[in-house]
Amino acid sequence: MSQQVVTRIAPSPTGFMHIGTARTALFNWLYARGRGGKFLLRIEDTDRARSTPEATEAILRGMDWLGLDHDGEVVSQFARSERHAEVARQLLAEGKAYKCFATQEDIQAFREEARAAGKSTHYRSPWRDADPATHPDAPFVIRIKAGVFVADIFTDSVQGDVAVHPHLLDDMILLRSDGSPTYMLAVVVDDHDMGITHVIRGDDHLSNVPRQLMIYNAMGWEPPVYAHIPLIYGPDGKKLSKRHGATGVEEYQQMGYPASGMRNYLARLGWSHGDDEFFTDAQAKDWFDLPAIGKAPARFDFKKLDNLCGQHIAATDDAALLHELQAYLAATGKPLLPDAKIPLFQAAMPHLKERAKTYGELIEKAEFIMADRPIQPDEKAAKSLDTVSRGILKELTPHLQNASWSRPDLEALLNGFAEEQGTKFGKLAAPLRAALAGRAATPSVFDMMLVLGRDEAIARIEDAAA
RNA sequence: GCCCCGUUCGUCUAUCGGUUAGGACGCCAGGUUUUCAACCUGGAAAGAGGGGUUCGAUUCCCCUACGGGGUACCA
Repeated sequence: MSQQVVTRIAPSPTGFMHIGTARTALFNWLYARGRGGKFLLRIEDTDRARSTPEATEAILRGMDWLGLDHDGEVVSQFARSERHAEVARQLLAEGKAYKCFATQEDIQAFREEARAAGKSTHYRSPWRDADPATHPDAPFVIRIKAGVFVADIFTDSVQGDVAVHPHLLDDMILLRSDGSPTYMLAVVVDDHDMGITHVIRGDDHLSNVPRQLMIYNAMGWEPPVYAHIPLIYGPDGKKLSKRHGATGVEEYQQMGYPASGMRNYLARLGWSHGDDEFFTDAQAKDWFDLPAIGKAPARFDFKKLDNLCGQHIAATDDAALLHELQAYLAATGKPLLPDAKIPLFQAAMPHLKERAKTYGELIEKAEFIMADRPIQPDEKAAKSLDTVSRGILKELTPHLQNASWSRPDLEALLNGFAEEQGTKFGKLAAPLRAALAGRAATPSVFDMMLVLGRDEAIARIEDAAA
């Protein structure tokens, strides 16, 4: 019998939402959504010192932007600490765990001695088999009795069979002396209670599996299917960090990447489906599977992200794209497109979207639409032009000052000068652009004509030239 | 130190013992071009190193190197 798939993403709310977290969330989302399963969200906020509500908000915003919708309420791990303690007490009552009164100093001393003797530094508590009658009235932690987990191997859907050395498993702490649960206990109890069937997470957790299986076994619970995915690295092969550029999901949103392109790129990073590079969400959900995830860490490549995002923008329906663009402007606090400019934008959209990789580029490419008339030539840029170009610019300037200057007029002028100078129209466009722009964006002469419609404009140019 | 995991073009990857080792991004060259871009054609570019197993290894096994993770009253 096959039960319904239930996956989850369980981020710690410390700081921003990391792009790696986003990818892990995406994998879990794809797996569940492609199988009619559920995708849950749990905030691992047990570290009270580092957890902040702002960070939780950032995670929620990130998930929302990426379009990764989760089922049910957001679960707070901290809020469930009483349940975690309950499990620890149950294990204690069943003799599968015990109270340990060793102090930090005792443990420290034990470790140093063991290290000096070249033996395992895993603490072996003298309280494991102590008679409860000898228990002092002092703070204690609850440790699990290792040895419950005896298999020497476990299977991971990505990593394959992973070897385990049972003798390495120590009597790890379940409940701290202040009564709070440790991470190991909390994840297992939460995943079990939430009905998680597949744990897809970063491979930094791979060696935690045997420890967690100890708890599953001790409780007699069915463990989930594990899938440990390799982390994302920076271009230099080191763990992705600030110096590589953007590591936060919101930074990508700010940069204007479309969520669809991000999903495509992130999914393709470390996972493959034959030679398919560009795909839709529907295809990804349909194709995604655990065994097709690579075992080696993948490096983040902005060039490929750009390319994929460009393809997604080009493939987006005009009206939808305009909507996405406005949403981007709103989300990033930039001014929305004025109503008066929208018809122009719509007219130019089919051409604009063919070459923009981000929403920002969409705006840049449409500088001609956004610019208020009259357009002022850029003095500084003009100075760098050659004599011929400067002459052309001088002649053109009066026309540019005219708020009603038209594309055909400009074309006619350019063509005229081109003939006089014995050069080509194309050669004139570049200096003109430089002079007019003087900014990062390079308004295109052709883009200008897009407002009129390409055919219409060309027809007029031909008329003017004749 | 001990344990676990990983290693195909610069990058993401395909290959599931026999291929001219394929694709994509990027790069280079050429073409087209009434700007930039886009587009078209072509090109350079890979199995970490060493041992085995096998008629035959990128593929299976071992060792080394390199990278990552774990070894907490962090998550």
